[in-house]
Amino acid sequence: MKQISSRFSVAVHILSLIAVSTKECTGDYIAGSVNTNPVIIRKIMGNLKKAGLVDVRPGVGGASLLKAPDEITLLDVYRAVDVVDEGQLFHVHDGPNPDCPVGGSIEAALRAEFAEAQAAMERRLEKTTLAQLAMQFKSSS
Amino acid sequence: MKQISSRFSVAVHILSLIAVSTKECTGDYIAGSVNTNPVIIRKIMGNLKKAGLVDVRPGVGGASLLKAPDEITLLDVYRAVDVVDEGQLFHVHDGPNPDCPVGGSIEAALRAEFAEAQAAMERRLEKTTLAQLAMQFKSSS
DNA sequence: CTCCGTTGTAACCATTTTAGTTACTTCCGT
DNA sequence: ACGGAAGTAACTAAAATGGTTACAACGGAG
Repeated sequence: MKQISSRFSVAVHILSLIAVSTKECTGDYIAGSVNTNPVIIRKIMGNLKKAGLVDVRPGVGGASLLKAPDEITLLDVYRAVDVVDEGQLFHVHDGPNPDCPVGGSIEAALRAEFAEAQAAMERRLEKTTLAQLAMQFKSSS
Repeated sequence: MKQISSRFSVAVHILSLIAVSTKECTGDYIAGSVNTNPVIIRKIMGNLKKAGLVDVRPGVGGASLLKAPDEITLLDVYRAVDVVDEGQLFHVHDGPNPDCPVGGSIEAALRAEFAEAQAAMERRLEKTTLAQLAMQFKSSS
């Protein structure tokens, strides 16, 4: 039973670290906190950069946020790391028999339902900002 | 980028077929409508049976519903086929560095957020019944 | 201007999961 | 008892993930 890639949670970790930490946030430093390989971090940083969430340049160490922590939602991160395609969280079996009353029309009906369920989840992600998460880290450190 | 198993959509297909069809619903007949292997159908039927949604016995052909179509929600099916573990839709990376302000507390915070997002999706699935879907098939056939 | 640390990528591997398939056993009504 | 149907184990092929090594490209400090 498969799960949504941990790229998402790692990305949130990265952004939180940049938001909270006073040190220089190099890929290797972040990798140490996340406990993974630096290349994994670089790949995800690439996603975050492409989405305009962070500034990171080759050669120079230390990433920084491009938006205020209270303007970055979990949905922004989720979209940035591209862990779930638009409307494709659920896999609808394809090629049902069109000669069958059910087979002919179930696909469209299911896609509509599933898209709504997925949208409900994404709306919930949109409600939480990086700032809200970061608050919890600071107070407990 | 991985999706939720098509077992879910196939299961909905199966139940819809049983609800709508007047014929005997044998595994092979269903497999023809879904366009897959009969064994796949049998496995999923096993899940549905375990969940108390359908009656199917070895030896005798033809499955039947154990609950009214308007009392079976998509959430019931989703749980029956066990495509997503309880609160585990998202994969939270494990083993973050506890000596880091973020690493120490991000795991719990993320799990809470993700559990809520997942719950939002599941609540949406709960709102649609098999009867609502079946209506669409009948009218278009 | 030349190092050296850092980022950007490509290539590759091990593991896990899924869907599908074959084969065989168990069950039941005719 | 026979035949059709469900139950199940075992295996395969394909895809995705996380991880790893290796190397090129970049930029600031000396």
